[in-house]
Amino acid sequence: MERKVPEFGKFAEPSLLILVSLSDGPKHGYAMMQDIEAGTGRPMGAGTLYAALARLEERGLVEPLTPVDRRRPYRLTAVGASMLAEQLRGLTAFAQQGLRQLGETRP
Amino acid sequence: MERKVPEFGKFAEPSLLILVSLSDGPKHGYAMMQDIEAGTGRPMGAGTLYAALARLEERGLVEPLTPVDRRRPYRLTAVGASMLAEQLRGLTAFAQQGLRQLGETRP
DNA sequence: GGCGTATATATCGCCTCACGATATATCGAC
DNA sequence: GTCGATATATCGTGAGGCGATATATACGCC
Repeated sequence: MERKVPEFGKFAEPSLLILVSLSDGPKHGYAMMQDIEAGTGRPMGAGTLYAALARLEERGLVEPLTPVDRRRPYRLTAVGASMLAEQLRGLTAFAQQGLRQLGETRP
Repeated sequence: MERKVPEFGKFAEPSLLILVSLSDGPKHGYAMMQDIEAGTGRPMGAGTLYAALARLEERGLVEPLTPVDRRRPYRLTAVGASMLAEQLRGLTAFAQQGLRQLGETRP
């Protein structure tokens, strides 16, 4: 049995995972799930994904393309892409600062 | 009144911000608040901080030191430090991947 | 001496959102 | 025909983010 304790084991929020998955090119929901699970080792539940996707669309960071068969693909908007880039740059700087500080206090 | 849309404008969760703040050396709550606000430009409310701090202590990632005056300082545990390092490495790789993919699709 | 501000911790309540579970439908393979 | 993979949608529970508020002390500074 897996632990039910909300573990401190995820480095990013669902929305960010989705946006990065889409930075690869347009994808539909199921493909994002596979992509994210492959990238992080942790599966993202359908509920989490579609809810987050709806919020991102509502906020204008992603937009739907015309459905093909049952697939409903999404892509980043220009706003979403620049927002994402900004976040990722901030995130990188933040992580580097943390690693540097850890290294200094634990040589 | 501003519409209070929970904006997509934070790159990291409170727990991670706290741990990175502590990677600098031991601090008490109020100092972390200042540190985090200085580092991210966004203030972290007292409620957010002390609740997250309690959770981190409960999970053995931080531990309290002996209080001086009214100050209740905390420091990273060994577990917390290695956990943090791992998270930050994953985070960096993740962010780099995102930025690379963004660059490829938008040359 | 009194007043305002900074320091410092604690707690409450609302509401967003993470997440597993569940439902439904289609398609290909066997 | 049925089994597993594909694909989307929704619900319920509960964690936790966050602002607001309370309390207390210390420090200017007029």
